[in-house]
Amino acid sequence: MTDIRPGSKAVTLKDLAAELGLHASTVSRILHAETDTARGAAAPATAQRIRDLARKVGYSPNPQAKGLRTRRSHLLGVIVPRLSDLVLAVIYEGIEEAADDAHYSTFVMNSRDDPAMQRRKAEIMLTRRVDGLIIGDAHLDGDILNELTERQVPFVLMNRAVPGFPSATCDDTLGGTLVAQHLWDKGHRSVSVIAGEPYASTAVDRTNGFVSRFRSLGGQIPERAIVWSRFDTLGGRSAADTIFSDKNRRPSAIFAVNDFAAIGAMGAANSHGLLVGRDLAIVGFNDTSLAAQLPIALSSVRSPMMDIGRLAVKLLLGVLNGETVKAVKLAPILCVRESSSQNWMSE
Amino acid sequence: MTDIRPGSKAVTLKDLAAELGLHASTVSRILHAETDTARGAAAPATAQRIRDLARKVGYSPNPQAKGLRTRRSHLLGVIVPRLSDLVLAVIYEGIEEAADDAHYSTFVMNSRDDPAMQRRKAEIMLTRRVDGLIIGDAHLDGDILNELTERQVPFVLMNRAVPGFPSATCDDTLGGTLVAQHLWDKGHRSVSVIAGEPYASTAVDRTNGFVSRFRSLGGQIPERAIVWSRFDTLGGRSAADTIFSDKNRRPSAIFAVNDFAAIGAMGAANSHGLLVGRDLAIVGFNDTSLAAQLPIALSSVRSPMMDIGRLAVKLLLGVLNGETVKAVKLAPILCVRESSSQNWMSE
DNA sequence: GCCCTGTACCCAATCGTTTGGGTAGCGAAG
DNA sequence: CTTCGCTACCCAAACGATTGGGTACAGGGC
Repeated sequence: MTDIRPGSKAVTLKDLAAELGLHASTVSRILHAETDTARGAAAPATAQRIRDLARKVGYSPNPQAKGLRTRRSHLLGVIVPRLSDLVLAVIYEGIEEAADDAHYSTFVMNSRDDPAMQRRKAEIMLTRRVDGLIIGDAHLDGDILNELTERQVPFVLMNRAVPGFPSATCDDTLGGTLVAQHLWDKGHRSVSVIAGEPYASTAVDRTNGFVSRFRSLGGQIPERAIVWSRFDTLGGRSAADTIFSDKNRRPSAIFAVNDFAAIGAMGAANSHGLLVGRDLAIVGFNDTSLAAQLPIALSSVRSPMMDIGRLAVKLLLGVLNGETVKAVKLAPILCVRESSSQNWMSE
Repeated sequence: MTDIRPGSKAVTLKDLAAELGLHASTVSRILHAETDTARGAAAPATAQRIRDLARKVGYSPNPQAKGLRTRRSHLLGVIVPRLSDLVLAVIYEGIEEAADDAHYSTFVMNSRDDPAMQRRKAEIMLTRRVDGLIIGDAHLDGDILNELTERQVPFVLMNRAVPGFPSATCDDTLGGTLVAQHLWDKGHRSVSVIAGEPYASTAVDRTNGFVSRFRSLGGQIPERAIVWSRFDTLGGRSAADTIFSDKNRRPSAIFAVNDFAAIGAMGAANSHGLLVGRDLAIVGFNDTSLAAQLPIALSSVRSPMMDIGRLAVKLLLGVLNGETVKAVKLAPILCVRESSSQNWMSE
């Protein structure tokens, strides 16, 4: 069993060497070179002795010393708007998993989508000497990203994309398209969109995908039917209130670009005496674990969140290896449930 | 502006010293000793020159070198069952904030509440030489905690408590008590509990608090009215199904020890044709941001999640300073909403 | 006996800080 | 003119690992 006590002494290379009557460098080479044949660093018998002892005393190299020497921390920084956003939390699980597999560790920090804080958190991470950043809170204006590029910081975007930068995202445009097709097929001709934050590519792409497919099918979506809002339940509720307050236009369906906004909208519908699934169809996005479990099950576009996380790590490791990586989009799937499964009779 | 490029050269103490015609140690002392009068390490004018240059070039000490020398990483490890549990995500925000204030950085890892993984993740963190651990997935049997204690790893528990170890939690017993009193006052005499995972103190304490108050008010709660389950929506749904399937006993109220379980129970109630708030009262726990926004607003016990996170950091820093710290419980508040606000007419 | 080629190691510098212990120069006290 | 005590610094040894460059010895060929 390992025996590392923070602050106090852990076993070092030198300890091992002394115990074996060898030099630390020899031990290092053997323990280090596993794969590439240990280029004659020691006799096979010696190598075995070294490995046995190392295992026995639970030796694990001091990462600070190693990092100091190799200029690699094996640390990745992850910046998200907020981890209390379930979508990001799940993506992070994928990140953690993939990073772990690659023997990297990850820092996460919340930026609250605030540019000043984004800068500050990125700075802290660089101060910690992370090897690279995974950025989950990119704004479409991309100021910070340009700075980072200029400073040659290796990074990739995750969840949200910005043109010109490597990223791991869901194909949000396609997701929006799927929803438009679905609602159209169900007979809806008057629809509204709760569009999310205009600085996030997720919001913009999902909305665009939806709107352009709906229009290309012959439908009409006036500008005022698109309401920008926050991504959480409160944002969804107030956006829905805005939609319902328009007396001249009563949409039969609402597409919310995020499940939480959709849940908020469901609440608002309820307050306005509308029964979701019968009087009003609602479709969300991300298919978070709640969607299917709600009292009225919510239709939603399933985005492969875990995979996005894993992919982000893979891309970043690519960047760290000097490869040039591009934006990758993973395909979403539409999950139709009670909230939008009924056919709508157009009057 | 700082200028740290991972992998490539950042400005070092020696660089500063060379630029100023001083020795690195002098620069170190000045930059380091800010508070304690820089014990005559340099003339005031020199000190000023040093600080100015350091600021100008954005010097920031290499944490690996520093850690190597001082045997302190200024890193805290945080282990949670899953960050996709909103409760833990919010607590983590508190942790991040407090750690940041104290100039510590935090690692988070998900253990999925699986003992083998808890061990593995703790091991990884120690391998990374964290200064201490904040453990959010403690099981009541406490095996791992004893090991850690024996190995003299500094740690505190968070969210869940285990007798004999320092912890930052909500006063869960009190929370359960509040719910019992509330439901009793509303006239409910037949109640059931969705009790959560039996290895988690949160579940056990909330349930105990509830049951003992309800009984002391004169109510009866048979053992079969207490259903243990997972903490998520699915767990809540199936627990509720179990409760509803008992034909001999139709509770008028359900206390779910977690909001997500409560949401699942709402779904189940719906499926069984029960209107929550009218036919059945439901109360959750934690008052997550969703509770108030649901189509039928959920009554819930508000636990000070952010504060729990902040407190956990404070306690751990205490431990690191050699203080002996104890378990601290923060008071919860009951928030009554639509799901349980009606008076129940007992037949 | 001499040179050559491996094999199996060891040496020492280095990464960037921190920190206990100097020391040079100077003014003042004796 | 010492001696003392400052002030304002410098020196060098760690911390634990990596890595380019030795070196000693053995065995083989001529």
